[in-house]
Amino acid sequence: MVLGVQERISTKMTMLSPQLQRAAQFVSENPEGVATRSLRYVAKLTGISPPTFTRLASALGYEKYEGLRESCRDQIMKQGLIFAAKAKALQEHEPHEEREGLFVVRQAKSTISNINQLLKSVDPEQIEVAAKNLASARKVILVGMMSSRPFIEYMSYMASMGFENWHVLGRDSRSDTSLINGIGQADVALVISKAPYALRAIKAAEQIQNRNTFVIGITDKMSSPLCQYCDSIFFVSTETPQFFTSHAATLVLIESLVGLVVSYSDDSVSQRIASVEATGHKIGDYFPKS
Amino acid sequence: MVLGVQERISTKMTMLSPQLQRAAQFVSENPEGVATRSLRYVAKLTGISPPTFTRLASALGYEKYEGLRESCRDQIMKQGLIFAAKAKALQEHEPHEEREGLFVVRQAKSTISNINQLLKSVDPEQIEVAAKNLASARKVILVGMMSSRPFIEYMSYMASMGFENWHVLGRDSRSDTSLINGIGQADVALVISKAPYALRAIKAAEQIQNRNTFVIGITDKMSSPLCQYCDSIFFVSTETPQFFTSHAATLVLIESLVGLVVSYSDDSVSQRIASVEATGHKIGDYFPKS
DNA sequence: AAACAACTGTAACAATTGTTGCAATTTTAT
DNA sequence: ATAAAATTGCAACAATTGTTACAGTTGTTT
Repeated sequence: MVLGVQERISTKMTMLSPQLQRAAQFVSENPEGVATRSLRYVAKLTGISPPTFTRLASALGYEKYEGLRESCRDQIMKQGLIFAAKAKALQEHEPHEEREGLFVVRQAKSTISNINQLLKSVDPEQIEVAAKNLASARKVILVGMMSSRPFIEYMSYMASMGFENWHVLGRDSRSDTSLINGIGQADVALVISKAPYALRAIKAAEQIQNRNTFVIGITDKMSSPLCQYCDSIFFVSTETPQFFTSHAATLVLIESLVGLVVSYSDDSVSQRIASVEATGHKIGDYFPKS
Repeated sequence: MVLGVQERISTKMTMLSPQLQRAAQFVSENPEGVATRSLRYVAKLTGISPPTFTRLASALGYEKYEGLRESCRDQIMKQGLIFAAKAKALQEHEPHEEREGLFVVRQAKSTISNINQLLKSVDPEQIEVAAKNLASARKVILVGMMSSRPFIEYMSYMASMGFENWHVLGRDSRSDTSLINGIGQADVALVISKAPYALRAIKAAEQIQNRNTFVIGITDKMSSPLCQYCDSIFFVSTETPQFFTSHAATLVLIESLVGLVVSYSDDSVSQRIASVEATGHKIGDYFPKS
């Protein structure tokens, strides 16, 4: 078995010379620094001479300094994998052997992995910022065509329970022009587009951004044409074992966003949501409670 | 404000040359590699020439390649911190600590658990039977109101690429009556309804079943009023830590069903799907390929 | 068809890297 | 107290790094 940096340092720390100990301590506390910057850089940073680090490497049993650095790389990579392992554990919660090759199971598995990828890549702060923007916007314009359309509609439906300033683009062309003409800096747009990218969605994003409106994008690849017109962009993977792509990860992102927006709004919103449902009951939209 | 690597890449990706795009994609997918290894190393690894990476750096607005690398360092440092928080949030899988952890993570967690529950509770044979029914039906009627509506539309969109006999109920009341009047034993209906149950969806299910049409239902609880009018019913959980319910598990079921239906159909369907996209390109629905 | 611009890899480059010999210094043993 | 051993930094080194000029190639425009 190959030893990690931390193990090597901790076992040999006491037999090291004073200066080597200082260096070792730094390495143990800043493995990312060692992995990412040059020897001379950390030498200057710590005030320890460059050769000391070379000597530390050999004192810890590495052939060259590069070996120590490789160990540091491993360590920071492993840190990242802790999460992946947790996610895997959740995934293999336990569908039985017999179900292994089933269609639904495969679909579910890829969906879960898509969601995990979303978790890995997404910056929580970015989501919060986006949600705050949506919450404080004068108007919110939702854009999505083709396969993305239903998810825009879903978002609109959820939002309609709490807000009245969320609009969907593309319901009819007459209101669209007035909608786009009426927007400005105070507004925010949210655009969803996945490959193959609907031209109208991309064009709409372009026009909206040209009016200095903040554009939030949700897409599937870096190479997406949507990227260039967005002030804030989220990537969700859509891989599936089958012919169609999956929008499940998108759904998670959307539900999180709307949930956050509601939480950033004042209590009147929650009350409004409650009253919307009550109204629905009165006019007979909903089935009487049992 | 200083832009991160991902932002820079996503905004400029489309204006980059093919080779620069390849390099950009690698950087965006392996920021740790860029941060920890040398330029020549990643060049050899990717098979892209060293100067391309230097050029990528300046194309992204960095003065030198080191600037790009610095950005990558920042990203993995930040992600590392985020990761730690995410891992922590996932570890606390106790319900009474619901308030802790990031919003997205909680949402994702409950979504994954909903999907797992779907896997546990669902009968694979039942799905197959349902899919076979849908595949062999003369007409398929899709029913869903309120929050379920977008998912019916999504299903309709997916199906429209391969079939022409799938219809959505409730687009306008005139065609609805003729649609319901025209159905019979050879047809199949699929109804989605979650609490609070839309009266119109339930009534529609009732009417359809009265005409001896096979009804497939997707709902959230055993006590759902939809159950009594269905010949085949699926249960999906919609629990979330937040105010709204989640439809992610429903989406997995839907995507599986449609996928299965396509797989049960003959090859002409796949060809049709391909040709639908080709047509879309010709009439300019989609963004030209890069 | 010719001229043009844009793209990309090769090769030479200057700068920077990690390493090592050596001398100054400190510590330890006698 | 003195010699031996160990520690440490300086400076020169070879290797490797990132960069750039140049040339071959491509695709576009006129």
